Amino acid sequence: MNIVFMGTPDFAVPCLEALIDDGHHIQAVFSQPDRPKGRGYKLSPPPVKELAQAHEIPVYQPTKLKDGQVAAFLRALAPDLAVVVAYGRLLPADILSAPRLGCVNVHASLLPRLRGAAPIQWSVIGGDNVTGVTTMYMDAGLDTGDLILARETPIGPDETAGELFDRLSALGARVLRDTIGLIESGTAPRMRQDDTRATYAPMIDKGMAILDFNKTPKEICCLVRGLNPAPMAKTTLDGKLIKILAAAPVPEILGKPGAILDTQRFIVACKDGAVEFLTVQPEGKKAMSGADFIRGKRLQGGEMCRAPGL
RNA sequence: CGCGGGAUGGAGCAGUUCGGUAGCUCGUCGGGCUCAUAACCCGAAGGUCGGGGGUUCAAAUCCCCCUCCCGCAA
Repeated sequence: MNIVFMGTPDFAVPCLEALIDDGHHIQAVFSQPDRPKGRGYKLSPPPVKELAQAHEIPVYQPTKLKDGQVAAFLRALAPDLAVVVAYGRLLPADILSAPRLGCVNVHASLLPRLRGAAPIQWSVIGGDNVTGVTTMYMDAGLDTGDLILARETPIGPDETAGELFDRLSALGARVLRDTIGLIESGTAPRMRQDDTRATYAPMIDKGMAILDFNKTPKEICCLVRGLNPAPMAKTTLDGKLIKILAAAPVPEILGKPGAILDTQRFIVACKDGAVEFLTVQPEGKKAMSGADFIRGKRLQGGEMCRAPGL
């Protein structure tokens, strides 16, 4: 088929690879514009763009989608289908209607649950046991299109959002491949979403990464897993920022929320128990074990972890 | 030149302001205690203080240059 692919980050890369491997003609790839990243402000291309360029596929990175130019360009290309995976923008109706067979989207949740930008992180933060990947025909809403295929996968008890991200990315490519097979044969199902069961997974903002020790051990540990590897759950000790890479619940130990309860291990009291920070990264340092961190701190007793500014 | 932190025995840190025998909490090894132990007691090994140059009687510490690591911001 003649396909236009729209996607930006790593998550979308296996999907594009699958389409290329299957011999589809990728007429064009759309990605978000290059953005400055990292120390030193280096401009870096999105992963999907790099893959496309490696295959000598033309790449477009428009800033505006609503002025009709992109839609006109697509109508001129006359693709059979557009595949959209984590492109990062809502598409206006004139673009959605440009491909002959419409626009297919790959979404990293079991829709209608977890519509929105960060379904993987929210599935882990929420303590879900299962998630999955869904394909749909896009409409003008946010992940509200008619469903085509879905596939489930369990979430491991210690699985981080990053690990789940990798698995769902690979699973997404397989579901996309199956979906396109059904579309090509004209047998793709089309099921309306049950909006009454919808939940939302908005973008992760920095504020929610600050740990609140008035939450339970389980809630805190799920947040730590769900925000790993980015942006990472954070707290501060003695005014210094600490990223928490891994944590485990310690339900039997009690104390004032935020208080450090041990001198050999990094155990912090919270609501209804405590959490042990297994792996941490202080600002300016590499990641280290919580025990190493606490040892180096030479605590006097009574130190508290708290939100920045308190 | 976006802002900032860091490099000290195997790990995490102190010591640098006001140069003068390199220290702490662990780990490792040996011994002891114990029914036993990741617990406790005693002892030991292990560091050209990131690299180069300079000042000095003397530099982890002061001056100059370099390399590497990381946090913020985007």
